[in-house]
Amino acid sequence: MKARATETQRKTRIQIENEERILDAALEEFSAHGFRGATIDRIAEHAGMSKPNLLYYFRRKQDIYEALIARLLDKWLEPLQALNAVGDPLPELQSYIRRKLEMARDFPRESRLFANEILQGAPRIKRLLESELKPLVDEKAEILRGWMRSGQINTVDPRHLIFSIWSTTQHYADFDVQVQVILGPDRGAVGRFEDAARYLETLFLDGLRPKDKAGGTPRVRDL
Amino acid sequence: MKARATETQRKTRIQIENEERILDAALEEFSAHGFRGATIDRIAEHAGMSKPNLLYYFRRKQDIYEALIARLLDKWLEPLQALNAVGDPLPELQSYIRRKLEMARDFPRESRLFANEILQGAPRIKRLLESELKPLVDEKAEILRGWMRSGQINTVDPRHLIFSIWSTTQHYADFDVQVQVILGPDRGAVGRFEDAARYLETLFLDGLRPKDKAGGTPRVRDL
DNA sequence: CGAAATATTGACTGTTTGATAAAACTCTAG
DNA sequence: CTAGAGTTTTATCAAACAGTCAATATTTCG
Repeated sequence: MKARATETQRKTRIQIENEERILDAALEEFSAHGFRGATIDRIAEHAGMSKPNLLYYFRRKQDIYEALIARLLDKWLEPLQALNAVGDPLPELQSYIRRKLEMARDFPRESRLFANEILQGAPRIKRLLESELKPLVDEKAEILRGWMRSGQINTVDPRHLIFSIWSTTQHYADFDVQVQVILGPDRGAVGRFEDAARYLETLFLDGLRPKDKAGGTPRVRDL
Repeated sequence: MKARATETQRKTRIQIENEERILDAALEEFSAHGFRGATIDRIAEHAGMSKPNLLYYFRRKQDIYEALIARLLDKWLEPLQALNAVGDPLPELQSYIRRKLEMARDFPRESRLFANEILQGAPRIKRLLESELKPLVDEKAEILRGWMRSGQINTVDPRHLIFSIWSTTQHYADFDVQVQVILGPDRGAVGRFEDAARYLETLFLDGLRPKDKAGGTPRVRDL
């Protein structure tokens, strides 16, 4: 019988192995070229099998893509899921930023996969964004609002706050080439991420305006 | 005689018009699908001319792409170019952020074009990044360092500071679909950008940690 | 006007791409 | 060890694709 993902049937050893290899190869290709730019041939080659063989496991290109997205979305939203109303706000936020940055460091392909998709208008996952992402963000935004009401963090639009955490952290995965060009080869990936973490901590906690230390530094004249 | 971009020859009226239409159509396609995902057929259709006719003006797909990049890069770097050592640091930075945000609002296709290219490893413009972007960033980072030394802004890695301005502002162009899903249709594009501007001002100036106002709000217990 | 320069088109080429069919091969459970 | 399920390959297809060419149409300008 044919291998069909829709029917709930236990999978063969070979099936499990091959789907794994295909999805990994697909991640490589889709994250590097986007849906339309990636080709089945290349994915098959990368997975070390013939194209018809690959299509035996996933009947259409889009099926591979969707399987990949489904498999990665939860993992991708995990850090936000973990944002906890119980903890102290600032450490909790710091922790969220650090996790997101670690994700960008450890799973750049996943980051680029989503970036490509959203960038190109999310035609294939828009519904998923509405049904999964939106409610999650709404829920966590409410937590942030609570912290703001009690004065534990500054009052801002919590959704824009979330956007800024996403964008600043994912930037290091999505625009890695550019980051490398500008920072140069010094230090290497690990050092770069330490620097980024240190910077983002300062930015999100204190911003750029110096706290009024008594004297010493020239002041901008007021009014 | 054939129309050749390499020879310095004055262009015909028709030539100017058509190249214009082609580049605009190309921006639409390349920004939405990336280099590999875009097709000449579609660009031609969008430009309202036949494919051979389009190829009469640009011999290869890559030529269109390169012409587009060349034409847009300066405009794209303009806000950073304008960052001035003479002005007061905080207003100067605020102004830079505002300009970048306006670019994201007014030229989202341009933003996505670059985002797509960088995201996919910048194979076609890496040299340009090294020769144009890198020196500019180095120069402006030096200005920022000066402001830090004199205590006018907090001391952070200036290059990461620039990254965070790029990422937070361009996010509104590059990930617009996602932003819309989360913010909902309320307010509309204009309102969203006002909200974003207000939020980013707070973030970059003051961060999230509340200034110690005397009393009133519950304090996180120290140590 | 009329000839040269410029612009446009339809028909075409070779290649890549997503996808299918059927035959051949391999594994595994009884 | 063998029958049938599961896997892989060879061969193939039609559509999409980048790019060419020669013929035709249009514009420009003396």
